[in-house]
Amino acid sequence: MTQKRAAILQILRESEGHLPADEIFRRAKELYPGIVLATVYNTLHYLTEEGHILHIRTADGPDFYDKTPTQHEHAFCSSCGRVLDVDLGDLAAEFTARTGIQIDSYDLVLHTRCAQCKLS
Amino acid sequence: MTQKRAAILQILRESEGHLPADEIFRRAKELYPGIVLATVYNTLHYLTEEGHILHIRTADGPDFYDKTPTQHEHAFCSSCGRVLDVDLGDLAAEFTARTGIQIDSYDLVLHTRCAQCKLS
DNA sequence: AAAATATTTTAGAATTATTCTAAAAATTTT
DNA sequence: AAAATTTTTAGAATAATTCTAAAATATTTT
Repeated sequence: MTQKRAAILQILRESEGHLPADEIFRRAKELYPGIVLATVYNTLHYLTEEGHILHIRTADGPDFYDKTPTQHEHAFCSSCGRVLDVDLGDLAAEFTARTGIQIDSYDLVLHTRCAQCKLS
Repeated sequence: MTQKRAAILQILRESEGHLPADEIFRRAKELYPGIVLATVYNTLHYLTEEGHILHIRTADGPDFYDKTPTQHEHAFCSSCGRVLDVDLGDLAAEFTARTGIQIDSYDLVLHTRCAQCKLS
């Protein structure tokens, strides 16, 4: 793994956990001012491929990248945009049973109003 | 509802059920050769707003529009791209119970291998 | 270590789907 | 029919990502 790739992985690991490509790019430029967005995307693909991170596609906003590479779901706060990790296990078997068709995998994004936003 | 809007609704209703904007546009041009893509988008927003159709956003491909305006899920065939309607009911309460956080809504897209593709 | 080969990074254009803006056309209301 | 409102057009703008080809860097072979 090259220096730049390791640095990008490090940025994600030191983050809150979920970052979109443009924010990773912003942070990477602090270390490598000449770095280019294509390198960030290329690296994120590589890190996903290698299983170091998770690539999460969202239906509206941009994709984001998750430092936790094991299966889990995400709940977006509709007020502040914060992303929470939640564990629902693997629901494929359950969906298969309930629908009667073979569900191999699925994309699930949850919407919530996070604890902090509920206070205000 | 204007002629063009009614025609676009009709196109969807006479379709297999799920169409992306560009395909709707292609079909609309058969009736209104001068029609413009912006009109199609504008109309699809209007029809969604009015509850005549459903607007489905997907994480990778383009959005598509569904002639059935009541809540249901979609299973994409990973081989042929076909979209199947499936009914899982409303899972929000169940997700809330299982995760311990208030889930207000969710986006769920299923991946399957459809009956036809399984044959080959 | 030099040469050859492979990989990574850069620079910037291209792509895709969608939205936006302002003017023109059509429709509805007065 | 004139005025007001809504819809449609035309085309530019946007946003996120991918693509391409060259340059730079790293690795392997000689």
